[in-house]
Amino acid sequence: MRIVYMGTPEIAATILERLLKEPYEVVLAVTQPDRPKGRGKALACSPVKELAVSRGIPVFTPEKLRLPENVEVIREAAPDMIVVAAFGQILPKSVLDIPRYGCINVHASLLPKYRGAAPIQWSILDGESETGVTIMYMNEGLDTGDIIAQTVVPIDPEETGGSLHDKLAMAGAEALVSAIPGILDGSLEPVPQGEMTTPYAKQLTKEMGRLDFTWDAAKIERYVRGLDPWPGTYTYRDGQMLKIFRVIAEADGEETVSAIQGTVIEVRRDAFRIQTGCGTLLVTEVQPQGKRRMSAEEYLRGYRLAEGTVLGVAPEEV
RNA sequence: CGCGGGGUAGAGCAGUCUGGAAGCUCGUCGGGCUCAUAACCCGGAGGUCGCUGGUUCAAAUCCAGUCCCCGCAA
Repeated sequence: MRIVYMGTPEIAATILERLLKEPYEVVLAVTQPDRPKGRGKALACSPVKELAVSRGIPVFTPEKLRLPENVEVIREAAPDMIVVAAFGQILPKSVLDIPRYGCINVHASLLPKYRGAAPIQWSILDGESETGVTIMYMNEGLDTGDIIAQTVVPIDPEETGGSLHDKLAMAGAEALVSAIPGILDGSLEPVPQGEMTTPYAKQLTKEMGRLDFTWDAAKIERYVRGLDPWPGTYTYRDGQMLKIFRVIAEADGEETVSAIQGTVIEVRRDAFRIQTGCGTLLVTEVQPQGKRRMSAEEYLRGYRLAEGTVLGVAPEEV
């Protein structure tokens, strides 16, 4: 069977790698064009392109897939099935209609929850106890196709965006390869999605990582986990950015809040505590601007932090 | 050639502008105190100041080049 694979980031590469172990013929990898990235100006190619090139699979990187000449390239590849995972472009109907067995999508959520671009992180930000992966047929909507198979993955209390990403990549890869036979012989009945029960998981931005200490501690803790390793969460100390990588949220006692939110109310040998809108945060891992990621213990040795210091004031707000 | 910060003892930092004896906090080793401790006291070891070259009587510090790390932006 001839498969055309479409995907771009790391998770898509993981799934492709798993797919390549099956006895199908991946005849073309479609991915986003190389983009300038990183500190210099260097063009970086997508993880899917990198993998495809190393395996000798032809790569196609259209700026806009929906252009007729690009659709024609897909048609000429004569796929029996198109597999899509985090590709980053909408597939026009002209492409959806090409393969005999349809266009199959791997999505990192239990649809209809978390349709959209960043389902993995949003499930953590929202405090879900479980999420999963969905294998489905694609249609012209955004993550609205009929469901073929789903796998549930629990969200660990200490789960981070990175760790959950890796789990879902593996789960998605396995779900895909085990569903394909059923798709081919028609034994898997696709079922329509129910009502959408969560908002679209919109794209993550750096700005989302700016911590607001008026939030309650538990919510901040979910942001710190969910946005690790990217885009990361941060605050400011003395006008310098301070990334926050690991915190422990603790509820307030009976006594009312005595310090304003964002105040460092306790400095210990290996951690420091910040007052929030509800509860406190024990910070145990940080990254100062221009420095590497380090434990709070290391940080406190060199960057003397006094109790009573107020965090969160950006340089432009001084 | 996108903008910027940084590489000083095992760790995290100060010192660099204004060249002139290598510092701080912690760890580590030895000793002491204590019912006890991540506490406290005394003492010790540990650094070619990223690398190369230049200026100078003298360079962590000034100049040039080079490697590596990080933040922003994309």
